[in-house]
Formats: sequence, structure tokens, C-alpha cells
Amino acid sequence: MTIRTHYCGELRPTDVGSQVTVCGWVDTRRVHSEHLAFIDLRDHTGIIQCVVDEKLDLRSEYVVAISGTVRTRFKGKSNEKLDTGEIEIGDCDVQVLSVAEPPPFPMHERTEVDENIRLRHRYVDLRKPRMQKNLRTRAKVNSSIRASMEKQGFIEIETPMLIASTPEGARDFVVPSRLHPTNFYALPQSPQIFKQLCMVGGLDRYYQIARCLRDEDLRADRQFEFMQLDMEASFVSQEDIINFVTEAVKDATETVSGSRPSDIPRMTWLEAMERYGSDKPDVRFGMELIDMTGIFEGTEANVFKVSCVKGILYKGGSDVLARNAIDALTEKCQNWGAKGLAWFRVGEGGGLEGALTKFMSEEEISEVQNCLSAESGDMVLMIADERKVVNHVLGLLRLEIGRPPVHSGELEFLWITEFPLFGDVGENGQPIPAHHPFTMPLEEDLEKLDSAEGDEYLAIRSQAYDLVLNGWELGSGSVRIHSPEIQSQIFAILGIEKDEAQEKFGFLLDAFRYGAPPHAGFAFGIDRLTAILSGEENIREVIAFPKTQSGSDPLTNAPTLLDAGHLEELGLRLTPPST
RNA sequence: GGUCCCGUGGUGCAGUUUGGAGUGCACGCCGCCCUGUCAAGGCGGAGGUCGCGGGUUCAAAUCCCGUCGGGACCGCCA
Repeated sequence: MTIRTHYCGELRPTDVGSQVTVCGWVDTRRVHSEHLAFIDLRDHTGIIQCVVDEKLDLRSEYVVAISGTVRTRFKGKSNEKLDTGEIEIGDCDVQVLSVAEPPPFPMHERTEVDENIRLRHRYVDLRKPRMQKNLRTRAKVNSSIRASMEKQGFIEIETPMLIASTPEGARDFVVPSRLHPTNFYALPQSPQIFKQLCMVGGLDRYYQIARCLRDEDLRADRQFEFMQLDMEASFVSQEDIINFVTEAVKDATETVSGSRPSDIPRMTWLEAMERYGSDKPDVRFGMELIDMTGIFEGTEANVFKVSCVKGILYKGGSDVLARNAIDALTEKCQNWGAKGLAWFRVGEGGGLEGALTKFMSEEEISEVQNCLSAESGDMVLMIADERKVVNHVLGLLRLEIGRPPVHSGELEFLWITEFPLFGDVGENGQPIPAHHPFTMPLEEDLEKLDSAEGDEYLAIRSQAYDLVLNGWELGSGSVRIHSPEIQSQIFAILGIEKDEAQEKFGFLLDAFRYGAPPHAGFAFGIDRLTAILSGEENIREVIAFPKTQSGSDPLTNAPTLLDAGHLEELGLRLTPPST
């Protein structure tokens, strides 16, 4: 076997004169005749030109070992595009290690290839510099996070993949039990309960780069399986957790990008919802939501006779948005839950123009324009509805119109704090937890727990916090309840009976009876962080073998049917899907 | 559960609005020529179930219905 002496991309003019052996795949070939051919040999470090002066049948993607002498290229023949462009390998002895069929798609990266085809031949796709770079970036993120957590006193602990299903949260993936027919394991949505048990177990500071699985619909930033930095610490506050995570994220970012992010600003959940209509605001651009409810008190215009009116200013939008584009936006707003979209152009003279102006007073028109500082050529887009709907729809509209690609510009990390304890109030008047039922309320809101009724519950804040990057939710965490009294009270408010609580979370509640330290934790998505640090819009680009949006794998054809014997052994019988 | 975009030789696209012979472009592939190229160049050639099924029509890549696959999003993701 030929022994490799150098990587292709690492040869430099200082190596001139050396006898070397490089190994890799044949990239581009420039064959002049049987007397002269230039072979670009590629490995994960880059490309080196090899000069071959005999008749050789070398095709694209053949795997070869080339031994020869490093030499300076002829005068004026160097290639500035390559790091190895001043040199080449001559007097080549070429050993073909594997022949290859022509690749199923171009190996150069000038054209985007259909996702299905890329994934079916992922082993070829992975050879491209883009995927090589991304997966190596991912490895750097992983290792720097490990180093950062250990530097901060955390120890890595593995938790099981086959666990009990819990009813709360995302849909579980389940695994049938052969030894316990009719019983199923669940795959973990996160190691949430185990890490809290680790705290009761006195492990003090736990971390894990954990695989999590959720059977929910896939998106650009969501796969069935994803990796999180999962962590939990005892005897700490929200402030400590934010500092731990900030340090880890900064360390990882610095390792990848070479520059350390500055301090991460904070915003309360309420402020984020009001200014950006989102709990993961993309603060790289403006177009903030402006409250105009006051302007329309006592209005004659029926569309504005609602509890909340807000608008955004689309600078220069009047020239960009033709009538059919506005109609398309209106339709989107309706799909998102609004009744419609109120829109105005700012005309040459500086006045609002639009179908709704005839129902509005002069004063209303001028106040709308003034509060947005709208100028000629701008577009005013407004939603009128309940506050929750207005913020939601206007937040989505803002992204639709103004959002830059997720990786462009600066890295805008942002902490969102003071999440509400309850996300909604059910029809029976009982609140529904926003995070999970072990989330600690904010100290100053504790007494509201006693007196609140109905929608008042929604104003109770919690010690839950999210980390956001360029409009993507990187992760979330909370201070956990360790007091049995508060936990009982929360269960009571949620309408969870003692028996039910014992059934659902019994082992955790049992554990807490044996001496639980105050603890808090966090988890953030490594795929998402890596994607943004890699300049990618989609986490599939930083995952070696991802699934398609429909959850299948074109490479292995997963998911597949099981044969009858296999099902029999597991005690399973299939029913045809209802149509 | 829903909305939208895409599907045409191996790859990426144009052609679809306004139906008229599988027409075109670029890359790749095969063969020949070529001793300094680097997205090499020149000449020649092969390669097609226009995703699939049905309908309308004298005639469908093109219009209609359904379906499959890929992508983006809403819901969902405590």
C-alpha cells in the first residue's frame, strides 16, 4: 500500500524538491494529449495539480495515489485561485486505487443540485468542499463546547435513549419492547428529567451533547433528530446559567470565526412580542411593530374598531409592491389568522393613499403617517385585531418582507427573559404551561399565583429564558421548582390531580422528596448554531445524513416496512391507515 | 390538517401564459485531434416514459382532475 506523505492542499513552495505521495479523488482533468495531462487531485484539504506525461485513463472521481516531485510551476503559469497554485507535482507515478463511475451530479459547486439526488448519493455529496467545511466546522463547535463546559466545572454524563413515554410536549418516537409485549419505550425528546435527577444525585454540574428526537413536522431548522448542548447546574440562579451558556456560545463562535462575540443583549418576552411580534426576534433589521391603537379610539372605520391596531413601515415599499404582490401578502396574512391587511402608499405629495382612507378622519390619517415617520414612496402595512393576532401576523409579515438570509450580516445573539409561565388559558379557565410544569415563577410574581383568575394568569412571568440568534431560537431553559409547596400549587392551578401528577412525573417527584438542590438549566441546538456559523440557511447542510422534509432518507429508503415475522416477534399487528 | 413553489436526456435550466413533430442552451458522458492547462480548447457522437395516472381535444411537456416526490411556510414543535 502506498504511504501518503502529504495532504493535497497543504503543499507549499517550501516543499519544492521533495518526493511526495498524495492520495485523493481526481477532480478536474485537463488532457492535452497522451503526452501531457493536468490532473487536479483533491482531498479534504484542497487541490494540487499533478502533471502526467504518459497515456493514462484517469477519469473524474477515480481514487488515486500519486508519487512525484514537488516543483515550481513554469513562469507565468501559477494559479492564484489555489493555495497550491505556485507549485505542482511532476514526474508522477500514478496508482489507481479505485475506478469510479461518473458522479451523479457535477462535483463543482456552481449549480444547486436537487435535494433528493444529493441525499440519495450523500457519500458523493459529502466529498464537496462545502460539506467538508461544514462538518469540520460542526466538529469544532462540538469540541469547543465540550472544552468550554469542562472549563466551567461541568461533567459529561450520558443518559438513556430508551426511556418511558411522558404525555407532555412533543410527539414521541416509540420503540416496541420484545421482552414486554404491548409495551413501548420512547426515544428522548430531551434528557430533561434525567438531568434534573442528576442534580438530585449531587452531580452538581451536568452537560451532554445529547441527541434529541421529536416526531413533529420538519422545517429548514428542524429535523426529527437533532443535537443539543444540554446542561443543568445546582445552587445557581438564572444569571449563572446565562453566563455559563454565553461563555460556551462565545467560545464556540470564536473557535469557528476567529472573533469573539461581544456581550449578548437582553430583552424581555413582552418587549419582544410588542416590538417584533415574535419570541425569537430577528433584530438585524428594523421595521418594528408600532402600536396605533390609541389613534383609532372612537374611529368611524369599522376595520379599526378592534382592541388592537399596529403597523409597520416598509421603506420604499410603494415602488416594490405592485397590486398583485399586495394581494398575495393579504392572502398570507389571512392564512396566518388575520382578517385582512390594511395598506397605504405614501404618495408624491406625502399623503397616505389607499382604499381605507375614505373611512378615516384627516386626523387619523396624519397620525398614522406621523407615528411611522412615513415618507413619499413608503408603504404602510397595518393589522387590526386582538393584540395576540396582531403581533403574530405583523411579526410574520415583517419577516416576509424584510428578513435577510439567516447567516448574513453580524451574529445578533439575544437573550429573551421573563417568558410567561402560562402560554394560554384553556376553555375550562385553567392555564396551560408555556414551558413545562417544573418552571419556577418569577419571585415577584409568586403572590399573583394565589389570586389570579382567567386571563390574569397570562401576566405571571417565569424564570424561563431563550437564546436567539438572527431570528432563530437557539435554545431555552429555566430555573426549576424544587419546593414541593410551589410545585403542588402549580399542579393545582394546572388542574393536575395528585394521582395524575404521581402517575406522570412520579419518579421525579419522588426524587425531590429525598433532598433536591435548587437547580436550573438550559439546552441549545448545535445544528442551528453550526448552520449559522457555516453560512447555511438549512440545518441539513451541517448534518451528514439528514432526512427530507417528509421524514424519509433517500439513501437508505428509511422508513421501511417490517416483515411479518419481525412484527410477530414484537407482538404487533398493523391496521391499514384510515383514508 | 392547510397554503405556496418546483418536477423536461446524467446535472442545471429554457420551452407551459397563447396546445401543433421531443425543439433549445450550459455542464457532464463517449470517440478523435491537440505538449502548459487550470470551469483547458477544437471536431464529431450518444443519451428523453417531459414524475405517474386519468380527462378534455383532431392534436397535450403545455389545459383540467387526481396522485407521488423535492422544497419553503402556517398549524404542530410543553
